[in-house]
Amino acid sequence: MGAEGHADGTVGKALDVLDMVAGHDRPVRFSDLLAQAAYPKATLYRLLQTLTSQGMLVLDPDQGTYALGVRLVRLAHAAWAQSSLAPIARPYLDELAERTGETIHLAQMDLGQVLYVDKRNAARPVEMFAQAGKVGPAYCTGVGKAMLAFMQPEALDQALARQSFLRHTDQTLDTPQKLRAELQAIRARGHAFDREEHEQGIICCAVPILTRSGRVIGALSVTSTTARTTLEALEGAAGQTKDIAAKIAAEAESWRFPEQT
Amino acid sequence: MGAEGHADGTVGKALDVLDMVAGHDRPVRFSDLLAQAAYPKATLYRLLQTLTSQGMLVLDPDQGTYALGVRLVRLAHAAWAQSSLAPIARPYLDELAERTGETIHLAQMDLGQVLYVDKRNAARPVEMFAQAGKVGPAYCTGVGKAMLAFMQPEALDQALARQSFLRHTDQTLDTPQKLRAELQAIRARGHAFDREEHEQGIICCAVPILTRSGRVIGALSVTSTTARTTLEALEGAAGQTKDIAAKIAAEAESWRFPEQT
DNA sequence: CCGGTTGGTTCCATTATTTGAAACTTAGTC
DNA sequence: GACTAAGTTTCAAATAATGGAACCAACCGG
Repeated sequence: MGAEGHADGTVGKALDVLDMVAGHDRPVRFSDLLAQAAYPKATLYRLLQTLTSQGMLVLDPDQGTYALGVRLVRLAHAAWAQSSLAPIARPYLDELAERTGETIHLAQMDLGQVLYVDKRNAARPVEMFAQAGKVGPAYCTGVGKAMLAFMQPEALDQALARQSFLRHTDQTLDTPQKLRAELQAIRARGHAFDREEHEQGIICCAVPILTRSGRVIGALSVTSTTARTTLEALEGAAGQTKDIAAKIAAEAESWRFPEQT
Repeated sequence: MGAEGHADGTVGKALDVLDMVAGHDRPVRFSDLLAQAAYPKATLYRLLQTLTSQGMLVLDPDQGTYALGVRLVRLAHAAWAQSSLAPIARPYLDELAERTGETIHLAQMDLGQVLYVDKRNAARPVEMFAQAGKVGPAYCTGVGKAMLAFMQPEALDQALARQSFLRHTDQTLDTPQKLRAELQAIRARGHAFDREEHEQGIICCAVPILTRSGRVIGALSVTSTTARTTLEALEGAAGQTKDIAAKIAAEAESWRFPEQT
């Protein structure tokens, strides 16, 4: 992992460091970060100091390790409630999960990556934050392609530039060209398929969540396995998935309005 | 709210802006932020731009409003799992809730404020993220005082400087002097009480969660109402609460170790 | 007890970034 | 069509970030 890169300005670098700390799943020592980071010792040191004094990181003085700070948890609460579609979409996901009996994913685009913000698993009820927060590639997942297909040209270019195009399975679309062709088909069709492009045996049918003005704000997918069903069967649910997506979009838009100053 | 202030460097300012956006619970327009912020137009503008291009904020181009970005949600996921005591403490909270039959809070200190990271309510099982993320004052809550009492002098000074000392009820300790005296008693006793200092009728008994080296990493409280029980009765649970706190601390410490580079 | 490492912190002159008043664009309004 | 509000851009001055190198403190192995 690592290899961030796109850091404009000091803020960008600081956030980059933040991501780096977040990347490890345990508290990290200064030297670990130094080894991984592209910044010189003193710079990294001051960055860490700033972030720590800001409460974004916590320095464990006993061991000299850095971990993500509680301020992030607080921000997260707000982010969850405000930015993500999850709170709005929750009841609709429940509905869709019940109607299809399959696994449902709600995702949003995060700088070229797919961020799963909520999930329903036919069987066990969600454990919200454990499931959400996962990130995945855009170019080889149903939700990712559904979102890419409806992005603005410049945003799409940016996003494509961030794809690795690693070949996960035989079906993976492993070049921008193949992907662009597929995206066109998706735009025409209105929904995307995952033909075991990410994981062998896993298929899905995904639809974008679009505002009235046509902006993508997320995607919804119905996922299953080749053992259980077929793409054609999943496509049968595309209609109702689109309906649900439309409802979520509508609510998301009305939610953003009121603003009585 | 608002009135942040302590912003060293550009990064501090950027994070300040982030908090500002998080403070509103709906997407905010540029001008709203401008009115609230201490920064000149152009500066705020560029800060917002940076944060947006970094994915920490999202600009809704239809309406020109800013909202917290998904990158934050991703970071939050990591922060939750890594920094907060919540995942470690979960089973212990369950245990304590069951044994006491009262409401349990798990909190951590966030720059002088108390951040509730998890909660058990005898009746309904937790809805994790909805409950957590709430912040409260430190000077007039059980968990707050329990943590303050065991902080290092300098950290304590910093934290006290951030308290408002607003008088919420007749019992509220409304000066640093009164609070310092109380903190000494808490240190001696090993646990803190909330004698209806924050909300009328709400009482609690709280204990700090300390590392072996004596650093505070959080606090645990058993909360109830004057209608249901008394402080004395709650104090009866102090022993087992301390045991639980010790277990959480131990696990938190061992968790932070391994680090085979 | 000492010279050598490793891991972390601080200095400080140089450099690059941020700053913010003011000018400029839009897009509404009357 | 002038007037206003909201957002965006410019540019020289000011400030903050930079990073090489020096420094400090533990911790070795001898």
